[in-house]
Order: sequence, then structure tokens, then C-alpha cells
Amino acid sequence: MARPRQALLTRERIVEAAAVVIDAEGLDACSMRRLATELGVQGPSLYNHFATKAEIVDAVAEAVVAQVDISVFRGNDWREGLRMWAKSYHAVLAAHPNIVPVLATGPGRRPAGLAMAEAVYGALLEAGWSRARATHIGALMRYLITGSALGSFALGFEADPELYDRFPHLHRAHELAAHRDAVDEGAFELGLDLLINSLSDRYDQGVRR
Amino acid sequence: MARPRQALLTRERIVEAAAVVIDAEGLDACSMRRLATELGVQGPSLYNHFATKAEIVDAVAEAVVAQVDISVFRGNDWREGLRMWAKSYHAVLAAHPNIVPVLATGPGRRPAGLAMAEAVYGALLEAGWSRARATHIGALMRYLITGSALGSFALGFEADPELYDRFPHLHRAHELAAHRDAVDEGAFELGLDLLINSLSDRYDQGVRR
DNA sequence: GTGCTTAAACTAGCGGCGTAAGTTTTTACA
DNA sequence: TGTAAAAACTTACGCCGCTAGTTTAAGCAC
Repeated sequence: MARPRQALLTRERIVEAAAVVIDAEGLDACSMRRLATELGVQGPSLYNHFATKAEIVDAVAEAVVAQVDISVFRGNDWREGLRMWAKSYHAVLAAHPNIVPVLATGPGRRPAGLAMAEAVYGALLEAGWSRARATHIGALMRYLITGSALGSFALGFEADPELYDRFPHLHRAHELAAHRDAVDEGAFELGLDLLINSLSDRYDQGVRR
Repeated sequence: MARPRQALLTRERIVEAAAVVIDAEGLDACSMRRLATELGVQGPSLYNHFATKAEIVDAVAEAVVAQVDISVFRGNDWREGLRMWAKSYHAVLAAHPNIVPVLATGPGRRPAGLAMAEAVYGALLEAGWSRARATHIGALMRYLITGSALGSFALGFEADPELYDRFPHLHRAHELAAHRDAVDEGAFELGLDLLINSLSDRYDQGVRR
């Protein structure tokens, strides 16, 4: 097949297929040849639309970050804005856990990532936080959100009870996996509460830097 | 060369070489052939000592986690223990950032990871926290520590000022990289302070579950 | 000491990876 | 109508993890 009358590929179709494969089978499964097969095409054809594989993965990351609701900073107190944004971000990452390692290195050059940073940082500055503190708070929120999305804490403990024989306090650790949501979500919610409430206290006491 | 009079390889030597390559050039650079070259040997020879590459990387992760000081829970108040452990863990990961993605999925079957979980969880239980809350606190600390180690927040913003033209609040984001330590360490310290202080407040008020 | 088993190196090779180079055919425009 | 660009293709290079089979030395039983 040479050039077809109707193009088989578009950047959108490629990114969508990549997102599906990454969500379903992980980053490693998303090879150029596999992606091409999924799109009914030969591997190198993808290079007519993207210069490298990294560009494709980056576009998937961009699409994921774009789903985070940053409108919540408008019309809400900074505390509420921060909380609602964090929950939205958390939910989006929970729906696409396999792309998290790509996001974890920062906004990079991706428009959606930069728009999100702008919204968070802007909201904190406008609330009266110092530049330095607003930066710290933004970083801190990212640590919590990506840290919690990177891998389930509960699933990190394998189901084999014998593993924990030598660790008396962990004797029920093999049950953690069964309560995955309660553990992982509970920890995230606790962290969010503690961080925002204590920031709020400092703020109310006039400590804003 | 057939079997040499003195073995060229040991598990220890392989793990040490892998750690050096991973620290210096990242996980991707640590291929079996590269590792073998580093050890003066052919690639497949490594399979006489480890069944898979994953086992080698896992052993590196184990060695890194084993460096974290978990003795601090003995003889210290749970607050101080938690703070000192978190700082030690953070410092170890900061020294070996390239292995962090491997750690982020939990303790798995690694003895050092399980010993660390036992120490943290045990200290919290003995302080009087409920099982559920102790689990949440442990998870939360991991989120903060691995989240902050996974990638610098400051370096996530590239140095090209033009990137930020469309984002008014980010107009100085290109300067972040120059203050990497102040930003990243400041955010981590802030997070640690906020979390431990607010947990401490709850604890002192008798809210332990 | 002799013989057997195991250990630890080797070489050769499979299938998969990202990607470069060059080819073919179609489309779009001067 | 001629030409350049676009979008598919085939081929191939040098990596990758890993398997299979080979060679030789070491360690142990008798």
C-alpha cells in the first residue's frame, strides 16, 4: 500500500489507541509495532505523524492531565479550590494509573500541565500566600497526588501470609489487598484533610510565608 | 573461557555494579549486556546468578531500602520517630533517585521493605493509633516520601522562558531550576511538618482512629 | 586417584524493540 | 500538467531480555 486516498492515521487516532493500550496493558505493552497493529498499519508509518515514541506517550499524558478540573479555583475559597482540584486530579490518575510515571516528572512543556500549574499557583498567590510558600504548597500537593497514584499501598503487600511470619505487627498484612479502596482512599483523604486544614490554620493565624 | 578457577561473578558484585550504573545513568542504561561489560563478562553469564533482570533490579532496591534508618523508632516518641525515619528515607531516595520507580509499588517480598513497614506500623500501634489509622498514616508517609523523590518539582519547569508567556503567574517559573534544593526540600519539609504536627494535635486531643 | 555431578563461564541465536533510509503512490497546488 | 509534499510501504541496523547448548573447572564419593 502506498499513500491511501483517505489517510489511515491521524495524531488523534494514534493518541487514542496509545491511551487504550496503556490503560489496559501498561506502558511496556505500548510499542510502536503493537500500536501500529492496533491501527491496521505497519510500525514505521507512525513516524509520519510523530517524530518519536516519547512524543506519543507525552501526548497521552497531556490528554490525561487535560481532564483535571481546574475551573474549581474560580469562585471558591483557596482551601475549597485546592481540595476540589486535588480530588479531581486524584480521580483522573486513579482512572489512568499506568501513565502516572510519565506525569511525575513535572509539567514539562505540556500545555495542560502548565495551565494546571498556573491555576494552582495563581489561586494561592491571590489568596495571599508568598511566592515561595505557594510554590511549596503546589509541590507538596503534587507529591501527595502522584505519590498516591503511583502504586497502591495496599496491593504492595502480597497475599501470601507466610511472608509476614517474621514481622509480628504485620501478621494481618495479607488482608490489606482485600481492603484496597478503604486503605488507599482513606490514606489520601487523610493526607488531604491534614494538609489543607493545617495550611488553613496557619493562614488564619496570618502565617502566609 | 569456560569455568574460571576463581569465579568472576558473585551476586554481591552484580548488584553493586547494577547500583552504580543505575545511579549514574538510570534504569534504562542498566541492560544485561551493559552490566556484563562492566563486570568483564558476557551477557548471559549473569543468568548463572540471577534468573531474570527484574531480580537484579529488585536486589538493588532492597539494598537501597536497607540503608534507611529504622532504629529511630526505638527510644523516641512516635512523632520524633516518624520524623527522623521520614528524613532518613527521604535522604536515601534523594541519593538514589533512579531506583525510586521500583520502590514505589510497595514493599513486595523484600525483607528490608517489610522490616521498614513493621517498624513504622509497630511504632504507631504502640503509640495507641488504631490499626486502620496506623495503616493510613504509613501509606500517607510513603506517598509524601516517594512522591517527592520521584521527580524534582523545580526541574519539571524547563528553563525556556518563552514557555510561560501565556501563563502570567508562571512568568518566573524558568528560575525554579536554579533554586531546586530550596523548592524541593522546602516543600518536603513543609509537608512533613504539617502532617506530623496535625497528627500530633489529633493525638493529643485523643483522636486516634 | 578416578569418576560423576554441578557450577560458571562461553557462543549462537530468537523474537521484539525504536527508528533510519529509501520506495511508491496519491494528493494538492502552481 | 508538472512538481512537491504527504502518507503509506519495505528493508534493515543495532540494541534488548533471554534460551539452549557447550566447555571446562571444582567438589565430592568411593
